[in-house]
Amino acid sequence: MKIGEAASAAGLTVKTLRYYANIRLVTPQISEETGYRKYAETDVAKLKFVGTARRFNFSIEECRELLGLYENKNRPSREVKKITLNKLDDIDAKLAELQKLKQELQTLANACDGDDRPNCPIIDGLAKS
Amino acid sequence: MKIGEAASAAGLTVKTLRYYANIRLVTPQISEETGYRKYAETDVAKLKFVGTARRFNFSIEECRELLGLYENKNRPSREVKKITLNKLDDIDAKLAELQKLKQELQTLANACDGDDRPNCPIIDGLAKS
DNA sequence: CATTGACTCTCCCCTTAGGGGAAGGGTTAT
DNA sequence: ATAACCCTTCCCCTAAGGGGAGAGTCAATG
Repeated sequence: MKIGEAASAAGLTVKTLRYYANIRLVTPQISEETGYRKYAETDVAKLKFVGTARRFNFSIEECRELLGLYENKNRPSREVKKITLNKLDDIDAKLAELQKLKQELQTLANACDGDDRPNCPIIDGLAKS
Repeated sequence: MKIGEAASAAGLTVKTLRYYANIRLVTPQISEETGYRKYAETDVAKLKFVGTARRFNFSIEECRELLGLYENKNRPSREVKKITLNKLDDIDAKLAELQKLKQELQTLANACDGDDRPNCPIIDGLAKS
């Protein structure tokens, strides 16, 4: 099938499919006469796989690795789990950072009256130190 | 003072100060003879302010806005608080997204044995749908 | 048969917030 | 004089595509 059909079948954009083809992540065949990309069903399955992995915050390079394991029917599931646990660690780190930020920002916001007057603990908090 | 000194006084890099000068966020004077940037104490204060705001996840454009309020001694604190509450909403949204992601990824990871065998619920989870 | 509209191609610039490094000029210390 | 730093501008690089121009292709209709 052509790229537009493959894109909507995979729930991605045409631009994304071209990008993935350029970086050799999911490589369709190329029609000899027209130069059009031709996607097989297995390509669409890979695209869906990558799309889902991307939604799980895996980077393109991690997706490339996962796709290799997806295609390798002799993979040790240990490798997949390792990548996943690393991603969970990333997420935990980001959660901790955001929670701390939220805490501090909330404290500043609570101290600010938010009225017409210029006195502002938020500005003061950003300015000091 | 010259850029290097200002950078270490503000806890930022020389590259960052040049960038901020280029985008007219913090604009030092320029020495006529040498072409060197010359930072005043008030510039360093602004740089510190921006540095802190950046650490609080404010974008450059938000910093520009906050800096305007920081310099405006007649600002209504309402405006500062509005920007801050918006940022808190951003953070909450990101937290919710990450927590959902973590939950789903954790469920997949828990189901995976992580051994030598190829059977892998994580791969299956990414592939299905 | 020709045209029209929808699709496809490549190529290039744009995004955030700077980092890395080259090439060239200035100042100071040995 | 020469080395060791400091400063300048200029250009390319990042992640993951988005937007759009200009040109070729395909299917259906008048």
